Amino acid sequence: MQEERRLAVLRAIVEDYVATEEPVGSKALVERHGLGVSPATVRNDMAALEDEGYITQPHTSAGRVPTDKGYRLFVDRLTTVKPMTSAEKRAIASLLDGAVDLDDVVQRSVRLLSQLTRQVAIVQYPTLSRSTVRHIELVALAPSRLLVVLILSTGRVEQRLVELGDDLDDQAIADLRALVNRVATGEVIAEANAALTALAADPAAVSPATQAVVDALLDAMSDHRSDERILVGGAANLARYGDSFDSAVRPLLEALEEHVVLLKLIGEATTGEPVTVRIGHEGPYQQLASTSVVAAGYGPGEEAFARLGIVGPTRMDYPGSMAAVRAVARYVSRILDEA
Amino acid sequence: MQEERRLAVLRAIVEDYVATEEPVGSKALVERHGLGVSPATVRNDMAALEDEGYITQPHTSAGRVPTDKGYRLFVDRLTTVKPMTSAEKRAIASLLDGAVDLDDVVQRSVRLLSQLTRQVAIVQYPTLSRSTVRHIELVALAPSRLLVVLILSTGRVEQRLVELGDDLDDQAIADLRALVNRVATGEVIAEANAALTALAADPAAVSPATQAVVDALLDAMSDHRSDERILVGGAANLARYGDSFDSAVRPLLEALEEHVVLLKLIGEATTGEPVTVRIGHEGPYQQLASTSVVAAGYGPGEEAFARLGIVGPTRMDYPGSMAAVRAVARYVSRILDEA
DNA sequence: CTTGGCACTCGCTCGGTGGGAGTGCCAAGA
DNA sequence: TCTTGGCACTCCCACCGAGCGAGTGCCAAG
Repeated sequence: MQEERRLAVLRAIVEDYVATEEPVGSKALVERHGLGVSPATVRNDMAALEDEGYITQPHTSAGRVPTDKGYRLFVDRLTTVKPMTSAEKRAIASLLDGAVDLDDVVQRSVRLLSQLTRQVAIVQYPTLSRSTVRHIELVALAPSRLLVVLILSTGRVEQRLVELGDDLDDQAIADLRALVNRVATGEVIAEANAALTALAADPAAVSPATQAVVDALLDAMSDHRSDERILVGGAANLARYGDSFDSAVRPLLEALEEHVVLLKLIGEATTGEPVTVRIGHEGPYQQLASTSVVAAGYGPGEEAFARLGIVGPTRMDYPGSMAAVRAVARYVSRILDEA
Repeated sequence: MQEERRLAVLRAIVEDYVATEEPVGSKALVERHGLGVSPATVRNDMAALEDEGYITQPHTSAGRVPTDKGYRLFVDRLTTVKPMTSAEKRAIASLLDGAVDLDDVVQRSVRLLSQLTRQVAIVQYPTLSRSTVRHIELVALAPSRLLVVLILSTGRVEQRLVELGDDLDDQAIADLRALVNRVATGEVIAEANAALTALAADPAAVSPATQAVVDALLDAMSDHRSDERILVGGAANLARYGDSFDSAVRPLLEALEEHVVLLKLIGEATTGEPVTVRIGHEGPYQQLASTSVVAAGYGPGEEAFARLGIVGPTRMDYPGSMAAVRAVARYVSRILDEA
């Protein structure tokens, strides 16, 4: 069946091109992969694949290079996510198990991802919006100065310093603590937000101190910075790009500073699949047309609280990257489950 | 006086080379700067400067380029840190004043520095070692699960999750909280550390719960991660390097991941001067021989709790960078003073 | 000590050239 | 109908040599 062989040829082209970074010709193909046919036959297949838009040649009489469409077919139909080796699994587990808090989990995940894939890694902090309030703590630092600590179910901790208009004694602080916890603890952020807003709006209950504390809490909760917080790592891997500096490295380097852009890149709605892949021009950014994104959601339980992934050249090792992203997402989810 | 003119020539060479990124010749020099002498005279001066090792030519019959020694002289004797414009001052103040907590201050500082200097910026988090314990809070998340929150005088907050062997009621938690606060609050980290260690070593006072909490606190305090925590930003500016990719960008990109290396770069002992400059090979890293570092200490009061700075090519705008680093360090210090 | 003149050096650009990898096409064979 | 060997063709790339020009060092005169 020629159709099958054509796909095999495409797969071989992708694999060779990813490995060598050079356009691959018909002769080299049959030598390196045991295709069992002659170069001429492969050339015919290549011509067909080119007609269909899966491969292209940089210039006449050079080897073939996969197009974005070719990579897409490769990812969708020609490859399965290869499972991690048990050694890799152990490495992931041991590194992530050593994390002491949420910040640490995120930091370690970034390092892990970038090392496993040798690409730039991006990990989004769990978003506030779907988490619940676990506890609110008020700490008196001075008679009229309070530290408000907001502890969320994801393990995230936000703090705000509050200057009170007047002094509060310990009892008053305890009452205030009990009040805000009664109202907010256990609620999803949105509801806690609403409840606190209502509380502050009630003229009867509002002392200036309460007002100040509630304001700080609302600020900590609604903080839109939070939804944009991500950690990026592995930029050193960009140094390996070698050629294609202008087309790939430069725009990516610029994008790395724009966290909003990165969020958009990794943060597309998960369509049920565990790992999403966006190849080259499929993304919304013209300048990142020669980069691909492999991302996955993670979070405790069923819901994905946040996303993580890697960004690299379209010419990347998709099976390996997808496996690494999926594995790290799983382990991180498990850790958040336990916490 | 020839000596003075020679220095003026060196200054002009540095300025032109920084601006144009190309070796500068005698003719172009007299044209762009009103030196009032002929190119031939300048050539004589250049020959002398080259003999003394301040400049060099990439190849025979090309213009001159400053050596590290030349930059050093330029920085030490030929330039003064030019003050920021009032517009820049306002920009710094308004950006930093909006910060909500310590993390935010550090993040904004990095962004500010990288934007002002158009270089890679590095800000070290205030080290634990010189700060004091402001308060320790214990939050019961579940009957046998405690969140230990350590609040330091620098505004830094460390948290640890503790699994207790057995359940504690509210009174027991309050007692424990009072105990650890009595021992540690107000102390410098090192002393709090010692006191807590002594506490846990006393067989009489040690319940398993106390042991667990103290362990968590010791972990949070002694955490050597803390001393290494830094934030890096402005990597996009590396894209502007244009040429000298291999010699400058690649090693720097790799170093950016090695936070220990970066710390060592910006973290040399402040020798009394407000801003320290390390040029090219003066640093300990062979591979960063074509990069320079401009750094300064910051912190509340007199002592410098931590350092911040920028890293860029030896061919950089030293006066501007030094001014920006100094200004940001001052503003951050002031903010920490107020907090 | 400065300056104009002058010969010299040498990196850089540009056009030309040969080699070679790779292709497309075709005709013959399965 | 598909596969295969042969063959002419395309065109990138590395190499080469010449000419240009910016810049220099040196020298003799002011």
